[in-house]
Amino acid sequence: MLQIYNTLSKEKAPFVPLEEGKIKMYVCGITVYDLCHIGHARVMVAFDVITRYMRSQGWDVEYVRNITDVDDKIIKRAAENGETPDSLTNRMIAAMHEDETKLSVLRPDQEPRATAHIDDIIELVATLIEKGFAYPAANGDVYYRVEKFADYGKLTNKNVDELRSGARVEVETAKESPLDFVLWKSAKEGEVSWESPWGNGRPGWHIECSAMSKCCLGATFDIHGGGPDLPFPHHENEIAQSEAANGCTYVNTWMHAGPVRVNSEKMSKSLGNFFTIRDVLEKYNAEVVRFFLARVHYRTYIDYSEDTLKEARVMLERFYQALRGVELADVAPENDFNDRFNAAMDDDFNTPKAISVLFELVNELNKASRENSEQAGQLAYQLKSLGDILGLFQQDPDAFLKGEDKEGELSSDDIEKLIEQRADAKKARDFAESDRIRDELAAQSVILKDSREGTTWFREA
RNA sequence: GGCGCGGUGGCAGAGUGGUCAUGCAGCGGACUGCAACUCCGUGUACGCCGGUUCGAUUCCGACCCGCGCCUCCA
Repeated sequence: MLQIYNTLSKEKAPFVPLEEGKIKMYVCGITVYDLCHIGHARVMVAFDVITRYMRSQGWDVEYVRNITDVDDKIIKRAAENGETPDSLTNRMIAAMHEDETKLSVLRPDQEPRATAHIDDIIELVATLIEKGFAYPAANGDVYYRVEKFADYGKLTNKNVDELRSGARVEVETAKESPLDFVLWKSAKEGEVSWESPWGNGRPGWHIECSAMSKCCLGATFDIHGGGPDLPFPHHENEIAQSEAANGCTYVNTWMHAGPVRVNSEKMSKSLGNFFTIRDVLEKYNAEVVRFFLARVHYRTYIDYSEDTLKEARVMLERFYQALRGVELADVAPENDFNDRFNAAMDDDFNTPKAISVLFELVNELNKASRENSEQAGQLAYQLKSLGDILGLFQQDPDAFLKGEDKEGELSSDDIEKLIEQRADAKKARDFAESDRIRDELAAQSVILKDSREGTTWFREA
């Protein structure tokens, strides 16, 4: 039985969907004012693995991940670039999709854009005003009346009194209380805006998710996910908005991915240790990056460094070495690997444990390969099938291990030629020459492996 | 200050009230012309101090240390 850790209850609990066999999941997506970074990648991969696993168990998953395409940062960046917000966001969305594809992240079933749901947002704001949970202020903004919502703070254990006393003194005086947050922002001269009962403006960040999730999944749904810094205030505010407006539970299970650190420090622009997915993919194979993200439990922090990426590469090599040269069967053998893999995943998507089961499978596979057992093909098939649930091991092993030819490095053709020369030297028992060639290749990170069938090679991390 | 998370062998990283995580690295062996790949073997690990227990790394309490959120941020 699948157990999931719920940020709301702070404990793992058996997962029971609202509707049998069907899972409705909403994950907070990206504000598309810039390229996605490695922290975004973590959330994408985490919920991709979660979705893949649930589907593999026969659940019908409706996965919605929004795109925030109106916001202060977008307006500012577009102005700096001398382009329209639309032009900026469309470019960034395209870039995001490219990054995801490289990381083998499956596209969500729906990717609602905030700007396509302005009517839903206005309707929701109107409902909140009607019910007394929101008010239009003198400056043209509409605010949420936080102290009116009795459950405010239940997700992150915040206490309204403490929040109030800890609140910064704001210059903004249109609010009734410093805790109130904006639902609708009146437009400044020349900004993108939409007409509303409260004048021209645009939606606040939090209300977008309440409106889009309701539109795509209904007033109550099973899982709401997001990054590590979203519980407060974003998700707390979503709960306040949706539960006040709809009069029912918003979300049953809240899931939050852990943070990415860089060399043990928080990743941030001010520290200058910010990596976009593109930066990372220039240095590392995309599947290595995915493996790096999947090999740690989704809720714990993960450290991005040369060492941790290199280690991911070495681990992944072991899988592909095992798969290399084995002819896949079309059926898995009788063993308990599937059950153990699923048991690990059922325990709050414990991918590190699931991967450890896969390493045990690799050991069996390697033994079977050595013995030329027909089990090898079946084990390889099983490994690839289970790997698919994690979005791993689907490349051609030979292609993965050889890597791509890069400028300034030996090409595959050069390598094959040197291997032929070495074979001739070996035939002539000129081991000095054959070792010289092997050393020459090793100096370029090309490692040779001799076997009865001939010599294969791979590029070392 | 409030809320939350964590401290596991050289490193990464799961987990458990009493036999094994797993991977990398190391060491010994097999294979090999020598290697690599692979296989076999190999590690007195669980922050500190108390308590509960026949027995605690695992439960409870205190303490020390680290981290995240409390402001836009995945």
